[in-house]
Amino acid sequence: MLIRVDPSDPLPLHEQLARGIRASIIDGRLAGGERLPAARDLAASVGVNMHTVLHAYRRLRDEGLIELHRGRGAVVLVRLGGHGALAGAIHDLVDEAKARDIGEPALLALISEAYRWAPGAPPTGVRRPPTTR
Amino acid sequence: MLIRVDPSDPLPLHEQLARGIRASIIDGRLAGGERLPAARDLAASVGVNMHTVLHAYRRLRDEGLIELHRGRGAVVLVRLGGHGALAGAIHDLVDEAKARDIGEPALLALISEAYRWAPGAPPTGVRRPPTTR
DNA sequence: CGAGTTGTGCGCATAAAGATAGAACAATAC
DNA sequence: GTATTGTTCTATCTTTATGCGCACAACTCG
Repeated sequence: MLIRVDPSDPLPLHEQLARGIRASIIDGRLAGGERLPAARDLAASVGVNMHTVLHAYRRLRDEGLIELHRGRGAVVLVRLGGHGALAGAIHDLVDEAKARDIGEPALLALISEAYRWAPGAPPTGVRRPPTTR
Repeated sequence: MLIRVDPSDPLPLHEQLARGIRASIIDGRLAGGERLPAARDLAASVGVNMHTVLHAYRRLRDEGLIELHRGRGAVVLVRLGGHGALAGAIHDLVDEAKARDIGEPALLALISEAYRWAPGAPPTGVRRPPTTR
């Protein structure tokens, strides 16, 4: 868990934290079942407030990447065939977008648009398994 | 150009405008080369400030969807084989994500992450053709 | 050219978000 | 039981975002 944050970065601290952890989870540096450091600890080691870390944790929970429990801490979810299966498709799409010189904000906007049109599961908001709260 | 905005919507007005126009461009209701209404006009017809409309226009320009020039107005870019070709891939990805019960914020986060890793064109920021400024 | 059009820049007021702090609390693990 | 750890609540402060009004500069077109 080597994470650094840059207060001068326009990106919010909690988002920087979330990114770092998210990246570690996706590429496997953090295995499923593994436990993240306690919010207080990570906060102290990184030099931010505990609430800021918890903000990031909560975000990752809402994204379905980790589990969060009182007294138990934050644990990386296993998600068999979950994000892993999507990774390929995402990678291809990003390559395609870059080849066409489409910037990140544009791509995100297009996808966000597509998400709103397409029929399917969550019409709005985020899905939180009842066991998580 | 039938666009409505809802001030009670938590989404910023300029974002609501950008979405409406973006959607029209992507699905072809607004053809390449077509000109958008002058910011003042659209602002008046929708009931917001001119700057709010221009904010949306500027965003769409940064996304590479339109061109913006003083005295000339906002014109939809043609982008042959541009976004159109991506549409399929995006649609598939969104379907896949919804099937796996992955919410929009989570999907966007994953893609944003992938964008940062992958090698390719714009490392950061946005691409603006010199002719546009 | 000259008048009309249209986006741009500057400044300002208010709202929202970000970050921190402290305290008390409720599950959980040992 | 005790220590741990996320949760909830209140509060304060700073920064950023949002939206607006006015004057300006570049462009178009007759």
